[in-house]
Amino acid sequence: MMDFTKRVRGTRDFLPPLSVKRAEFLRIIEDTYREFGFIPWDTPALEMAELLTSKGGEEIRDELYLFKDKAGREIGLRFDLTLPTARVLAENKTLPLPIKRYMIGKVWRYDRPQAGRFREFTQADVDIFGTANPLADAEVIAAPWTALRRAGLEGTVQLNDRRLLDAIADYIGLPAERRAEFYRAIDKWYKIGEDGVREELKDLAPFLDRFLEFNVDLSELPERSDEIRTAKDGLLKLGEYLDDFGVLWTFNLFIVRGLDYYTGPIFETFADRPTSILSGGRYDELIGLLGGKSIPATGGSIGVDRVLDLYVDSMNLSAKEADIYVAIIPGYEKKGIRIARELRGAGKSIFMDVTGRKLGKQLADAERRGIRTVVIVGRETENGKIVVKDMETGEQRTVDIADLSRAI
RNA sequence: GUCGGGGUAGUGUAGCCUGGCUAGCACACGGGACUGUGGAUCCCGUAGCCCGGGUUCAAAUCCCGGCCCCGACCCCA
Repeated sequence: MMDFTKRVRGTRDFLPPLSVKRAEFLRIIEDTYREFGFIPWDTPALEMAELLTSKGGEEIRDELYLFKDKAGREIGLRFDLTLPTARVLAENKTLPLPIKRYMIGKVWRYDRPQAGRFREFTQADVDIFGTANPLADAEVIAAPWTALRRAGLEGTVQLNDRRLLDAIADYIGLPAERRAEFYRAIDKWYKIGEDGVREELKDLAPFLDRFLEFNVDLSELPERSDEIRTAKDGLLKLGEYLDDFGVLWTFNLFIVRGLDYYTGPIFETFADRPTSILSGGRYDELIGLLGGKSIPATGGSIGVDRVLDLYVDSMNLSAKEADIYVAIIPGYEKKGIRIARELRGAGKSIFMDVTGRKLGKQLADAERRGIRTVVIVGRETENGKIVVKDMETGEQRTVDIADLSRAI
């Protein structure tokens, strides 16, 4: 007998109570994005390999899911939501700008799975296209950050800027072809410490000493070149906006980020662990590189599954499966359907028992599902009454059916 | 790609080193005590040694191979 129970490595099944909390988290994110005025977009999970392996994805080429379809075309699963969106913008050259769009969807990376890392995971992006104003950068940070806070997580945004890094690299004389290597090493600063970074840098270590001159508060950052001053001013402005959005942030010279399409401010967000849960940055050149007109762009993204994997127990997420449990005494099914229908009409989510089991079992079921309010459909309904029970206090009362939706 | 640690009911585990009772326990699940009242208690029940080969009178246990899972590195959300 074949074993058909295997899952693809690095993917997850979401079952209650996690599935309920996950849906709740996604709802909070989506509601928040909508409140910020972002519009939902959706693009295919499948993209041409050509796109996925293009400029935007070079750093990530090794972790792609790529395959040939029946016609021999090279197809791949998207590894983020930014590149497909950039493709849409490059393709549709007359979309009215600016665009604020959000997209929540699964992405795939051929990684080796480990703690907080999966091969299939969900990202919740916001992006703004069509302006280079730091106000846009502030908003694509503030929207997801606010969503996280509503879900009970208050992290600190670590801010840096690619232009600043490059300007500093220019100033300290770091050869252009060694920059990626240098950035990759300093990115580990908080993980392996200064000594670890030095070791990693090897012959580039001397550059670190000059680089560390800039490891100070943002306002104190020495303005050794025009480029450094420009980048610093931009970050200061962004920081002021973030303050006004109520976002907690700090300058962190060691934030780099892996994707190579970033061109301006970049950020990562950490709660109480050194694992990033919200990140993004500005990528003004990507759409042009894909053949569109040049459109400035900036975005941020929540790593939904990573957040849940690491923090679900400390988050403020309900696990209740519905608002109301409709328990039905055998013989009163038709009445139960009517009651459930009426309550749904009043905006409640209803779990109605469909098993015909005895009342004790139904109440235990309601309890297990985390549903606090139970209406019991039985003989009282023949006199236009119904029993409403509060599972937490154990209290129950009999009300007129006509008043039911007000009574609960 | 490199390196560790593991696979025993749905979940978590005992047993393995030192081979041998009917593979034990807890939680979960189903039923009952209690056919219109949950959480407590008690009773009953469903359900398991990753796969293949070897050694042996005898393998969950020892040996070999495979598969899978978890984690660390690399890289990254």
